[in-house]
This record gives sequence, structure tokens and C-alpha cells, in this order.
Amino acid sequence: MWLTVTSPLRDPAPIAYPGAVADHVDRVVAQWAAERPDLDVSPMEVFGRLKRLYRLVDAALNRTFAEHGLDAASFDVLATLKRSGPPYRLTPTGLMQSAMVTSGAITQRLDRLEARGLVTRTRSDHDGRSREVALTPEGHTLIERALPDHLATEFGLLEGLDDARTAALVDAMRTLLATLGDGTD
Amino acid sequence: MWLTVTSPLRDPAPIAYPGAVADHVDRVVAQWAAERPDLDVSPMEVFGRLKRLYRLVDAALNRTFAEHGLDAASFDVLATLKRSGPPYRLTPTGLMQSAMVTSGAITQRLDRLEARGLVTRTRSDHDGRSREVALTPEGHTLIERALPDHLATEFGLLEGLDDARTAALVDAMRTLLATLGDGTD
DNA sequence: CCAATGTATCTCAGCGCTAAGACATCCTTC
DNA sequence: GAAGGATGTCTTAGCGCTGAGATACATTGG
Repeated sequence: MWLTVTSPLRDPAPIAYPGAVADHVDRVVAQWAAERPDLDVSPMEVFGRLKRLYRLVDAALNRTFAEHGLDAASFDVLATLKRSGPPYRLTPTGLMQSAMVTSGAITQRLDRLEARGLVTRTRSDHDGRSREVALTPEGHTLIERALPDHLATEFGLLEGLDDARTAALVDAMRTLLATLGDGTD
Repeated sequence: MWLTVTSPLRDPAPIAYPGAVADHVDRVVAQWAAERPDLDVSPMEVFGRLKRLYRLVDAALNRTFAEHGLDAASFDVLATLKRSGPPYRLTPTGLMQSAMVTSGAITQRLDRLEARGLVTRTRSDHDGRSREVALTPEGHTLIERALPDHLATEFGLLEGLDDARTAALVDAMRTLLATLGDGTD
């Protein structure tokens, strides 16, 4: 198994992507082809780029967050509360599921945000186990200020991608996420 | 700026992606549309999915690494040395650039791998500042064993993505990486 | 009504990473 | 052949997250 060198990921024609320059992942794949020609490493075309893209994007977004005294984790919590709409309240469990992190991570994020006066934590009236996390006016102001800058950064990152490729990227990621069970369980 | 609601990321037709079910990011975008209809949050269609995809993939790959007593960081170093071909030697700087982590992270990764006898670190003959990191026979054996399983996991993750979407995904990520300067500096 | 199980949150040790800087070595320029 | 700067690696404090487990409260079934 996995012994074929042909792959859906690479056009068999000599010029797979007209005008495309060799990138880091191309070199990785070429190295594997030399060292282990019996293995089909074509999935690395996807996952190698996914990893590098994630790291580059993450770094760029964090620079914008830092301008507002935030990091990705704090921004994520404030934005999640904000987009939930009035009364801007969610439980730690809700925040945890949205952020894809453990409960312990949420507890610590909320500790930091609470210490800065950006959120409050109160007992739930209906469930003694649960808490209600709410945006304070300061938290509300901060996320309102940071959000446009964040979006501007994101638009900037997409500048080099034409509309067709952007739509195709979204379509492929949506499909992949669906097959991996995201959003259905 | 960024006040338009139209966007290349969403088909203006009622059904943007025929047959597609609403995923987490769809719900996020819908929430923003309700809370801040004046903002165009369409880049989140890309970056929200990129983040979730990265996390899901990362978790899946780590499960395979763990079966071989590895984690992503250790596998990365061993695989980078392996694919570099004979004599399976690289400098910490080379490993650092490939992995996109800081020099301190590489030092610590090598500390761990060296303690397990999977790599050796020797002084460079040509540059007293530099070290040469080499795979030991044990390291070589381990990466040879883990690599096929790793590729099988990656193939499995791509199972739900047809060839056209896979090629489009690779093409878009390659373009985006190029515009972000990956592989050229 | 109570025991057993499930759920929501918090605690904490340990992990890998970053950022800043130390240190040794190399290179360039005069 | 020094001086000054550049480069390669290592050190360390601090950070956010995970995984395991503790605690408190809720729910279910007999």
C-alpha cells in the first residue's frame, strides 16, 4: 500500500501549476522522492502547507492582537462573547467548545481576563455547577476596537489570493472539516 | 473600509455550496452578521477553518506519533534528518528553518532526542560555532517504522476529499504561502 | 428518597515553546 | 592582525496548554 507515486495532488503534466515557484513543501517532497522513491508522500503537499500556513497566519494575527494588549487566546474569548450577541454571556463550556481547548485552558484564560476586568464570572441561577461569563464594558470596548484591525489584517493576508482560489480554498476546507466530524458532534 | 457585505468568499446565491451542511465557521459568520452587519467578516471563512483544520489534523497526527513513542516535534526532527539523505546530518540552524521554530526550541528538541539515543551532536570540523546533528541507527530505525504509519494517517484524513478539491486546496495554499513569503526568504 | 452516575468547573504538575540574552566563533575592514 | 560586527548554539524565565484528577452540583432509576 501507498506504493504508487502517482497522486491526485500533483498534476502529471511537467508544469503542474503554471507560474508557480517551488516552495518549501516542494523541496520536502522532492527530498522524499530521492530518499524513499517507493513511498507516496503526496499527502504532505496538503499537510505540510497547512502547518506552515497556520504558523505564518498565527504569527501575523498575533502581531495585531499585541497592538491591542491581547493574544490569540484572549481575543478568542472576547470575540466569542461579543458575537454571541446580547447579553454577551456564555458558560465556560460554551467557550471551551468554540475554542477547541480543554476546560483547564478556559479556566486560565478567564482568570487572566477577569483579573484585567474584561470579563466577569458569576454563578448560574439555574445550575449550581455552571458559571456565566460576561463581557464587562471594558471588555466590550476592547473587542470593538480590536476587531476592525483584526479583520484588516486578515484581508491583508488574503490579498494575494484571487477570488476563485479563495472560494476553492474555503470549499475544500469546509469539505475536509465535515469529513473529520467538525460541527456535527 | 471593510464595510461591504459582499465578498468573494461567499457565493451571493442562496445556496453557496450545494449539499454543504453548516459547519462551525458558518455559525460564527452568521453570528457576526447578526451582531455587526456593518462588518465584512468573510476572511473568517478562510482563517476560522484553517485554525480548526490545523487543530484537528494536529491531534490526529499526534495520535500516530504517540504509537511510536514520539510527538510532532521529535518526529519532525527525525523526518527532516531522514529526508535530507545520506549522511543524514544537518545543523541545528537547518532544522530550525525547516521547522519554523526558534533556536531554543531546537536545542531542547535535540536534548530530548540525544538523551534517548536517537541523534548525536558533534562539533563541526569547518565551523567551531556549528554542530552536526546525525541520526543514530536507533533513530533511523524509528523514523523508518513511524513514517509509513504517519503517511497512512495522512491518507486517511484526506479520504473524504475528492481529487479536484485536493488539487484546488494545494494550489490555493501554495499561492497563499508564496504571497506570504514562504520559501523565498 | 437515596445511591449511582453524569456534568461543569477548577486545580496543578509537567511539557514545549518563545523571547531575550550569553557565549563562542567566524568574517570583514582597515 | 586587531577591532567590531555577524553568526550559530545554548541558557533560562515565563507563558499557555494538556491530562489527570478533585470538587460540587444535577439527574436518573430503583
